[in-house]
Amino acid sequence: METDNTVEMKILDAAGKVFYMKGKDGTSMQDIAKEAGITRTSLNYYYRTKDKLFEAVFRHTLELFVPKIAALMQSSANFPEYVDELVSTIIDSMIEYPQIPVFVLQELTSNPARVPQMMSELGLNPVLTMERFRKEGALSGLGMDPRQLVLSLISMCIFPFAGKPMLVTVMFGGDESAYIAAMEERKKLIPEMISSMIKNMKE
Amino acid sequence: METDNTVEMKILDAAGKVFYMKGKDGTSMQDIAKEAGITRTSLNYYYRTKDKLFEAVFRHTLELFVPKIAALMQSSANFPEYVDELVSTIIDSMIEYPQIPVFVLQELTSNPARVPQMMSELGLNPVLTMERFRKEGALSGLGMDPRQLVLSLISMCIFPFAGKPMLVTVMFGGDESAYIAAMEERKKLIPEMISSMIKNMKE
DNA sequence: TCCATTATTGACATGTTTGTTAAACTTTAA
DNA sequence: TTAAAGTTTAACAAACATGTCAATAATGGA
Repeated sequence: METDNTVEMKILDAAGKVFYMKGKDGTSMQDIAKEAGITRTSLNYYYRTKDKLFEAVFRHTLELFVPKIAALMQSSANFPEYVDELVSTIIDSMIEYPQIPVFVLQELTSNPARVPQMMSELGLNPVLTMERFRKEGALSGLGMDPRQLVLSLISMCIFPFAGKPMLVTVMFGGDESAYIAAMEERKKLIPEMISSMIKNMKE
Repeated sequence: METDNTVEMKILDAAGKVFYMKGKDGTSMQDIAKEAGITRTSLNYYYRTKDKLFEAVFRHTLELFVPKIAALMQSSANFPEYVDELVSTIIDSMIEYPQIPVFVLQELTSNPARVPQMMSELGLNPVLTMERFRKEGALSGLGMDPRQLVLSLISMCIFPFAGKPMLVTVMFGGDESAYIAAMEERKKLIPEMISSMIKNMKE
């Protein structure tokens, strides 16, 4: 395995898929081994316990998008630009890896401390971001706690993916491509909605 | 058990608590029996299988708030009033029963069809609600698909509860009562935000 | 009181999951 | 070529979960 780690990758992919569909506890090592096309004993050779495997998969999942978001903090110049990029990055990530929200929320309940800790390990610091913009005056005179605004932004971006199976059914008549189109549309809409809120709620 | 069903209640409460904390698959019948203070065999007497018990708990959970929301459809007169009541009802329910969102999202992944079906059994029909207001002209001239608005509203109400453990840590410095206060505040804020969006995004 | 229904219990059979071990096989690089 | 490291495998033991059964106990109405 020196130069190439294709087996590890195959395992992480397979485990991610199965964990996502059946949940951590609903998944057996056998399920994962089968999905990866190896024996369970072999799987145990690479990851001695299920817990270690889950931890690796979880970290791997966060790495798919947390660094992208952390990077925005340096790149973007002003508040509207930042919002635009943040929203697009989040939504694109969710469209590409729809398993992320459920994965994170699931782990959040059984292990509340790990998610924030891992995010900070990956370079994300939401409080710092907010501080930066507060100091630049982007939110000055806003008639509400800026956290409420950020919370609303994140909610509008992520919840539609967490609840995807239900939303496709009850709001889009089972038409998945209509759902995806709506999510694409939200990349433009959410920044507009946020900007409306700011305009209308200054003092 | 003729007249009184205190044991069933004790079981439903205990099961709800344990299912919420450890998830459906992470929970054993033994865990639930212990939490309810009865033997596992006795638990099996009331609910022959774990699946049946989970189904009962899930229905019981939805009954805590879906009927309240369904009832609003008849009661409220105009759109702003409806939004006010809807937001307050959702947020109050979530504060009282914080396990609801995770519970529902969890079930949604493993059993996508059941949630919408059960909601409709309990009298909730989101499409009808939207139709009603569209016909009343409350959203006429809105520069976007009304579903995007409704989706944003629901997201802003529910997501902060789904992600509670993380938000308390990263946004409220671990202070749970500050978090709750912020959620109370949102009962007033969200309708204002929605109204801002409508004002600013007409054509 | 006594019978029938309802409730509780311990013991059981069955199947699943987990992590380990020791042996066999493969690769690599000296 | 050979030895060391890396990889795969079948078989094993231990723990746990599930659902059932027959026996026992409690309850409540005739």
